[in-house]
Amino acid sequence: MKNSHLEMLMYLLGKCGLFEDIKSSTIKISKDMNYSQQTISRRLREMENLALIKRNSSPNGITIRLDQKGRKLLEDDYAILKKKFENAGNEIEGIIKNGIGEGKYYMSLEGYKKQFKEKLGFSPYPGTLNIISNKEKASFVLSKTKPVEIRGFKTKDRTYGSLICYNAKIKNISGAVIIPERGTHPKEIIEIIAPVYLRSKLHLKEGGKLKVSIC
Amino acid sequence: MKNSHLEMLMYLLGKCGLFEDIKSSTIKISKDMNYSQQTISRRLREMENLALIKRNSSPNGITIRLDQKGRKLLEDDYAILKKKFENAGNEIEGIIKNGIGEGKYYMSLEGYKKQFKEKLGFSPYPGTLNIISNKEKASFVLSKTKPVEIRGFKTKDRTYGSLICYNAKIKNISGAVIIPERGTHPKEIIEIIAPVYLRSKLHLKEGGKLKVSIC
DNA sequence: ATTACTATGTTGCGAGTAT
DNA sequence: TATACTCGCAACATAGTAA
Repeated sequence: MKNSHLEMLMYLLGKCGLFEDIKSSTIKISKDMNYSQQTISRRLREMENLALIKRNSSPNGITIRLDQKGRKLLEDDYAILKKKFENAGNEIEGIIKNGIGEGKYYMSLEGYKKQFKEKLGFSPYPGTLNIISNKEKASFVLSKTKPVEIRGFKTKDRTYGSLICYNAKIKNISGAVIIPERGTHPKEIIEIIAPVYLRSKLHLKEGGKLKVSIC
Repeated sequence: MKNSHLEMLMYLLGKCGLFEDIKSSTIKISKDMNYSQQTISRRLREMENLALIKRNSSPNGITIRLDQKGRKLLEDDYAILKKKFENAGNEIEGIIKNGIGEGKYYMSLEGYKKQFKEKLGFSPYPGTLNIISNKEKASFVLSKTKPVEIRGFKTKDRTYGSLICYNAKIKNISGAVIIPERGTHPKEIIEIIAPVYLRSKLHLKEGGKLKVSIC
């Protein structure tokens, strides 16, 4: 099976199901999949020969359903995807980094403080813990969770933007990841807040690894 | 993207993960996937251009990891597969059929009766309810559950084979699906047993639909 | 309408090879 | 050893058409 047919199986699965048939036509499918009617016709015949699908064609359409091997193939792929996506889990891992978190500054602003207490359920220690993590993995993990929005505000001097927060556990301490809302996507440096001074409470030092569970 | 690349993405996902890199070579991959080294090289370069993967090649190998779009594509497919496979659920639906269930005969044999009580937790009413169902769907649903085996036995006259049972709920009644162990795979007709006479208890009649939950 | 055949055009595979 | 180029040819997709 050189030209994998997986694409077609996925299409069919989406249209019908694991066991039901789909009543369609090679023309309809060709439009959906962006191949010619002839190609769809031929491929379906090939797939029937390979026992990937069951097929019943007539001058007024075609009825298709998955066959044994087609289902097996999809199931195997599902198993791989499931394993990888589920294991990706809800943890962000990173290396502790000293230095200038922007968050530290925010922590002390009255305009945010009240919202922290209200929406996150705690008053943050005035400072942030910063970790350097895989930006893409962090985006992925965070995207699975509903964010808590801390609204921005204005003073006569300047405007303060919104903050996007995610409830998190650091070891056993409930805290949050905060991301200044500019482009929404987290940067490599992730800032963590908590009701206590994490660094001393958890005996953390620069360069050490830390896992944060988003919840 | 005509020639879908999905196959390669699945391969890479299996080898590395959603965010980690894989250190490999086009030759290794070509052996795994049954394409030539040249084809793998070319395809990886194409996929890099399409932002499906990130790639770093050098005279001593190639480092690959998934990129944004590649992950998205896999995630979308995962969503479809998940929906379909999870919804396939644990129910077998069928049409009630009168007539000669082989099971009815077994129910009254002493060699089985004791085991039913022991292993299924009830003494079956001496008779079976038969439904005609989608054989493949039934196989699939049953395959997800651990069967209970009722051992066969011998009398001086003949040998009685094993029975494969699956705990099941019929409406609110706890019963079981039983399958004589010949080829292991269920036939179109599925036999159901329960501690009570289901047909009268549930007011069932031939031709009606019935759902059985495997548990 | 359809499906699916035949003939033609195009893509993409892989052997050889340069780096 | 690698990767990645060129290029001949096989495999594939599509147009036209028959049933």
